[in-house]
Amino acid sequence: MQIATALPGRKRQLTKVFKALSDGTRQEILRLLEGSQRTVGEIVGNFSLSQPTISRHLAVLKEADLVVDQRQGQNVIYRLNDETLSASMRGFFGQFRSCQHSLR
Amino acid sequence: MQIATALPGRKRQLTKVFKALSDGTRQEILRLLEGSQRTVGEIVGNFSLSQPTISRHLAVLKEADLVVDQRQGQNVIYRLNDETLSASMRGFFGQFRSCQHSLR
DNA sequence: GCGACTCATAATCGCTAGGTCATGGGTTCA
DNA sequence: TGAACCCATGACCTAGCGATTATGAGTCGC
Repeated sequence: MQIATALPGRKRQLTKVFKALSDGTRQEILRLLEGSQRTVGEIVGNFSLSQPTISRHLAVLKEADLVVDQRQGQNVIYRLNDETLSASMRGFFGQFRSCQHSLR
Repeated sequence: MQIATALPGRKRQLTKVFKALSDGTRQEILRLLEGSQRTVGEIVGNFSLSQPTISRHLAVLKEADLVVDQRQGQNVIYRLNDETLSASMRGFFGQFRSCQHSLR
């Protein structure tokens, strides 16, 4: 049932999310995906970074559960995981009174 | 007045905030300070880390403008900077439709 | 099956981050 | 003034991060 590790697990997940968000390139990728889902190639085209570098960044975002990937033929399509985004926001910032005012 | 660098500055500031939040110890420190302001010594007492290490973490949080310090006699008191916390939350997560529902 | 295309992974490198101990600077009090 | 206290900073070490090039693994069309 995973009760004992439930809370620490939540914390670790939050830390993973913030680590993922702590890089400017990954923030940009999320913004890009907010527009619409995109293939890896399309994402690479928006940066002056190599394809493997972007691939690593995508792996970090995926590990944090911030994005979801889906193979479609030759391509791999990435899209936002809306659930994790809003859950992380509420989960962390909801702990602070000053933020609760801005949350519903 | 810092207008020209306002937007890139905002992004850099957000990245600094998330870098600060990407460490479990610093997250804990913020939670502690949400309870109430505390001296460095009191904060150190809540962790099994050396005083210099905590001092460094506090410096990172201060550099991100997430906390404010104030000398009081021998002690230095740290407290949350509520403004930065909520502004960062709104500034970043407000970019995503899935989060706008949770924001007011 | 073979080449071409798309993406992920391995190996490597330089830099940053987080930890330590030792020390310095500011403040209080006798 | 000087001892004691509180905190920050310097010097150092190790581990992890972000970047690269080179290569491997799926998938499609011929």
